[in-house]
Amino acid sequence: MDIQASRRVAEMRESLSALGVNVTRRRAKTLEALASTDSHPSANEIHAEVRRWYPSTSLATIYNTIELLKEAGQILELEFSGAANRYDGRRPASHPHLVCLACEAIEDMDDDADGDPPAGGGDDLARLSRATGYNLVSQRTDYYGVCPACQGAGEPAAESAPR
Amino acid sequence: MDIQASRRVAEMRESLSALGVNVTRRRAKTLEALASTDSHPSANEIHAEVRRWYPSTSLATIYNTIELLKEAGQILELEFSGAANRYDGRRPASHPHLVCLACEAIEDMDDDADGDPPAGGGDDLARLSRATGYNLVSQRTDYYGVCPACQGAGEPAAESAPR
DNA sequence: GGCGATTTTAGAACGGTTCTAATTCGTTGA
DNA sequence: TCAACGAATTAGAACCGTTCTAAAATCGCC
Repeated sequence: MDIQASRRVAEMRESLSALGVNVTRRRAKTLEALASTDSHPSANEIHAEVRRWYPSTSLATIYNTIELLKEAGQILELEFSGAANRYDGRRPASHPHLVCLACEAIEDMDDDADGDPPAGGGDDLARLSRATGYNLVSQRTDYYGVCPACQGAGEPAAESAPR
Repeated sequence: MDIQASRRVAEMRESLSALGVNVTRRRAKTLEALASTDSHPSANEIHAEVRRWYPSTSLATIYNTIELLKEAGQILELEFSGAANRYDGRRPASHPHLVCLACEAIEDMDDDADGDPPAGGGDDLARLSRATGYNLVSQRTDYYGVCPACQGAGEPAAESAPR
């Protein structure tokens, strides 16, 4: 676990403690799994990782911890209807993502790639709240396409199935 | 059905015919239901509407028609994990939406409300494809918050349950 | 070490979507 | 009018990710 990841784990730990919940060993491993990757894992993938250390861990525990992290504002949940939800534990504030339609990879869009997309912080939300009458609290932007690896290969580059 | 709606129905009809499928009466009603509202109905709601005319209609038929419309590029599907998907048959090109977290209402965001959000057409996608290496084909932007009606009431304004 | 509260587990339940096999419908050609 | 064929439709099962539930295990504190 690199230094960035440890820092995130510490932040998440503190936020959970502030919520009054214990950071048990399973929960700690869940935080680690989330902070140690930028692959935006699904609940199942996190489960598999935590199971490597605590094989009896139930999937319900993973969802439980994810729920707590959501309450603490320490995780970003990317919902999909046809596929499992994906989680970003590194950057809990909303930010644009690139989604590969072939291999289901999800990556953060570099800030330097976008020009006009709403990369701005809460200012936009405040201004749009005024303009729309909604009391806006969050935002989501995704770009869908085929990732470089999958363009090369005839079909999906990763092991997972297309959506 | 107003003139705008009839025009959309005609467009969808043509697109489906171009695909080589028959526009049966049930399908025609489905197109009408989609073109006649800006409430972004769910499959269930469309089903209820079509049933008013053809009571034996199965939900599978609705999904079938939606699938065909997707192939024809004549419908925008807004996926949600915890709730039913919602459909926009009026503006099949991707555009930003306002989602009420209390009553689940979804409305199109007026173009004049946004300043910098990616309301631009395919130009953005082309430019971002170049910048990211992805072959981008579509995009989604949602804003989440509480709609004006729900702000007034203590709780949800509409009849549906919160997510 | 014991006790009450919290956490965890396994599996059932849930809901939206998709699949399947059988039936119905529509059209075409005798 | 009818037969026959392909397309469309139906009802319900299957599916899958997520949530719920009740019981068991574990934790922190005295």
